[in-house]
Amino acid sequence: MNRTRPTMVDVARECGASLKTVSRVINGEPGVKPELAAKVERAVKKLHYKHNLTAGSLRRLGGRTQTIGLLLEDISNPYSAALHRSIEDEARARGVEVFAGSLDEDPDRERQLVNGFIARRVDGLIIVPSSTDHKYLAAERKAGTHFVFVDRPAHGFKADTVITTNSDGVEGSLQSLIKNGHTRIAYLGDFEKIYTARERYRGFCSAMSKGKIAIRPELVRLGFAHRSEIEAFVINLLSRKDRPTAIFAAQNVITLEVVRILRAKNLHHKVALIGFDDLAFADLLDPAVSLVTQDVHAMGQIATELLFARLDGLSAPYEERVVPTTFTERGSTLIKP
Amino acid sequence: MNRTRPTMVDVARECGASLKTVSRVINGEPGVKPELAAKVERAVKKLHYKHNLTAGSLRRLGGRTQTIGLLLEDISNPYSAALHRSIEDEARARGVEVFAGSLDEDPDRERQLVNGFIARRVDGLIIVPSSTDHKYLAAERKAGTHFVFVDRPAHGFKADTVITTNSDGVEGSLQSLIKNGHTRIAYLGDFEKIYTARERYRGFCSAMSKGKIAIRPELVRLGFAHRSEIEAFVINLLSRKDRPTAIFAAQNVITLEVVRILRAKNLHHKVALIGFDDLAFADLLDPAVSLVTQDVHAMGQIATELLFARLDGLSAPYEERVVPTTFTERGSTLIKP
DNA sequence: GTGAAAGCGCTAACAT
DNA sequence: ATGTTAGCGCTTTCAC
Repeated sequence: MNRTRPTMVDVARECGASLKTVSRVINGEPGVKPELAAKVERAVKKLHYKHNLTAGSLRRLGGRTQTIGLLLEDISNPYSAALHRSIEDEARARGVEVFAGSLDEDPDRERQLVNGFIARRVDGLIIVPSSTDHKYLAAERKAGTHFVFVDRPAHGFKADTVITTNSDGVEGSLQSLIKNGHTRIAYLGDFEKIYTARERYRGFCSAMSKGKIAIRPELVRLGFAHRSEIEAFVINLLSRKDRPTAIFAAQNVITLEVVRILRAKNLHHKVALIGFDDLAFADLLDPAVSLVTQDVHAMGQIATELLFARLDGLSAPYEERVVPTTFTERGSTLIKP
Repeated sequence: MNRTRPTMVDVARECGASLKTVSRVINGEPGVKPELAAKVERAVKKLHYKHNLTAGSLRRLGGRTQTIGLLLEDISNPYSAALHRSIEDEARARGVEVFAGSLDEDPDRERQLVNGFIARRVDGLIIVPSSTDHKYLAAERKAGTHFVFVDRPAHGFKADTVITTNSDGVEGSLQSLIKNGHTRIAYLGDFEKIYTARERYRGFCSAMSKGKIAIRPELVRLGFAHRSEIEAFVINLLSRKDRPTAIFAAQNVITLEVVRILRAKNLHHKVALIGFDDLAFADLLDPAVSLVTQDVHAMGQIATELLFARLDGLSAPYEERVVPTTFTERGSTLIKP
């Protein structure tokens, strides 16, 4: 940006119209004679005038910037990237641009990014939260900013939320394993502070309980600080005398690591496996990996719709929309105990 | 945003200081007595005041918004997502937020997004271009917006550019295949209108020429409108009497599809394969797939550095930075003809 | 050290 | 149908 950019005043001077007439033409407001409008258009082209939305929003009623912010776990992971894309597509249809940022499970980073986006006066925020206390958002909402939560609910703050059937998805996927007689089932999940991790583990517990199978604590681990910890845990699991006959990997990075170790130990045809989250290549592995997947596209679309509905003035009670998971059974769950 | 947000004037009234003093405190300017500053801070907290960067940039010299825009091929593909992340990290260190959008190889979309971001007065733009004529950016640069091109160069517009060794990467990776006696080598690439596609194909031609092997046009295809076209072409290739003994897949989606068909036809241990671009699971496949990969992280980092250098006033000639590719040899190229 | 006034580029409200 | 004026929230400039 700098002072050499032409303004509406420059355009007005160039074509002999008034500032307001230029504003009308630029904003497509009715009531300008075609000939005058054409003159304005010509001046705009000649001067390479570019509208400054940011200045306009300052004075405009409601002050909307046609901009939203998106807080993701990590922009570069496939789940976040897919969500981002579906939100982008919805926003594009409304002429809205989107800011995005990664939180890396850091609550401080969440607040920093919220502040950063609000300093740029986004109309609303779509958040995959990392913090567990969202009371700080109340003041922002009062000031006119809207919020939608995706993947995980807000805490201490009521808001529209889009989640998936984490628990039921896990529970359902375990049915066939249990029916096939698996009882030594290992579970590798994320830290319990993460909502989705708790829910998925709840689904595991529920399936085991309904199948009247005792959960063996030594086969369960919730939370890995690093990939190497997954590796160590799996290697240990597989070297046990009573090694598990099946493994549930509750997240894509974990699934990837489990596949890696199973292959390294040549046990990929001996130990059954279910993963949570999509993997682009699940059907190319040997055996192909059975997965519980979310409809990320639908989640992004619904989240954006909810946000825009609020921006359009909807004041109905906040909604929780639940999008079902899908279980795709492949070779890895045809392995018998 | 709306009229209920407190402004600096509200804060000033609340704490009995002047507007300018509040501005000084908010912006961390020196020369405010600690006690007064503390009063201001207290009022800020009490009123939940949030700085409006967008209003400030209107009057500020240079008019910087601390915001940049990122134009990617497709936000949700792993290459774009990784690039995005490395740019985000660099930007974060400077307190800069980033807009992002997908072009889907559509030149019109490129211009729309450039306009959309400029309407929001980004300080600069990092572009993986889809158009082949960037003369339209000259006026924007004159107006003070800066540009860096990544992955593909600009056309008709000089700018800082970060590219990778597409041609040499392909050529180098083919050496061992050729040494091993492969001569019927198929090449599946992108449309030639895409710079990287041309460059990679050039590398293929060069390797074949140096190896004194004639390129068979029937084994080459540049451009697939859809995945199904890849499938059809590969099936046809593999059903030939003189089917290729090796395949070069010049892009990750193509590689994925080739792997899929090779497995379906049970030829994955018979036909050698090299892919361009990284695949998270290349080493989990059977055979593991040899890949030519770019250092996406370095590319994003360099691009952001170049952009910030320009924003900081650097006026040296525009640079082209070339980041080397890496060839990781795995099982798929140990297959003999 | 602190503050008053002007003005950034635009839209709202009100003329004409 | 077109224009004039005020003012959005802030930074600049300049005065105290």
